[in-house]
Amino acid sequence: MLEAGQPCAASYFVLQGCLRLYFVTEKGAEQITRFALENWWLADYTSLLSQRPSEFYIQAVEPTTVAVLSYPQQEALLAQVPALERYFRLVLQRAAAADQMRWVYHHGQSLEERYQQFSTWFPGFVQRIPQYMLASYLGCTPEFLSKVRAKASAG
Amino acid sequence: MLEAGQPCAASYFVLQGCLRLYFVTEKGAEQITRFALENWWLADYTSLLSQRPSEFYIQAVEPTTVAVLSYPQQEALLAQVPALERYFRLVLQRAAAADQMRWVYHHGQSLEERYQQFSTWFPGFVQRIPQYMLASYLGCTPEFLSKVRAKASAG
DNA sequence: CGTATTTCTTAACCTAGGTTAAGGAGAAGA
DNA sequence: TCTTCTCCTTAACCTAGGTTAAGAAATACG
Repeated sequence: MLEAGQPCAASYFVLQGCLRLYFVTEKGAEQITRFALENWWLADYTSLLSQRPSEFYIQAVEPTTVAVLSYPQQEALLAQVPALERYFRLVLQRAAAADQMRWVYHHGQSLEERYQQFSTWFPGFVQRIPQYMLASYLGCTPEFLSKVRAKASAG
Repeated sequence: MLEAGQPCAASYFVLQGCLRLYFVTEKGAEQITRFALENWWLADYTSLLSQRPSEFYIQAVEPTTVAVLSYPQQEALLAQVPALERYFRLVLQRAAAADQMRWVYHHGQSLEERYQQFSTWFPGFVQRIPQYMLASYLGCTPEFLSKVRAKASAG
């Protein structure tokens, strides 16, 4: 859907399924920065705005239906229907809020706490994705997540 | 300007000076999530939108002049001048882009690399703030930053 | 100026999480 | 049913960065 090295062509709106946005570190590890579930928008805004090569990959985690809105299409749409500016502003405002809280959870808690919280808040989602993706999203290796889970279910 | 525990009353636009947005971890450490320099907006969007108590603090790092736009004022302004929806959308789009890249730099590089990059890109800013704030922003202790700097200037 | 307070550095020791490696377990296909 | 892949787990050992503590250097202040 998007490969690092190419410019990000569009914003994606998930109708059904799940996308992941990730990048690859110098050491070759995949770092998932965000998932997009139903009714969320996903894009690499840096690349979308500049049309320079992206650092990110976007891939489906499961069979997924998306609406694709290219940046020129978006501009044209907004020129025709200025009322949508408000809609996109509100979408971005909510995304900004979510990003700020993500930073708090990620940098304010240990991995164990992050895992506990995430699996309490999104029990269904934890079932829905492979564990190595959850590890990548939470910011650890699959091995370490496995240890945390073993500890959590023991006591 | 904003204290954790109170709702975030407004967005702040920095006319001159520098603000910092930070939160306090369970262990009592301050974590700076963002600085706002001249011409940047700063707010806790989670709290601004919900009017629930904030997790964040906003403080001036140096003598600073800001424009204050409360959320009701913003709504009123946008109702009067709908063309400004576009302006705020673009501001948020740029902020989203910056946040995504921040995640890449923060989680894709070691602390040493992060420090090198930051001081190459923003040499003036590194002079402008105390080092314990830079450490907090880069995500380490002042002690460790000190070690990295010693190493960097040696070889 | 000199004193006080805040910031920065150094160094010894410690811990959360990473790495490597090997084996187990479920699904998918022949 | 046997094989093959992909995923998950366990365990031994390792490292980036944290903690504690103490002094050095700035900076502010009387």
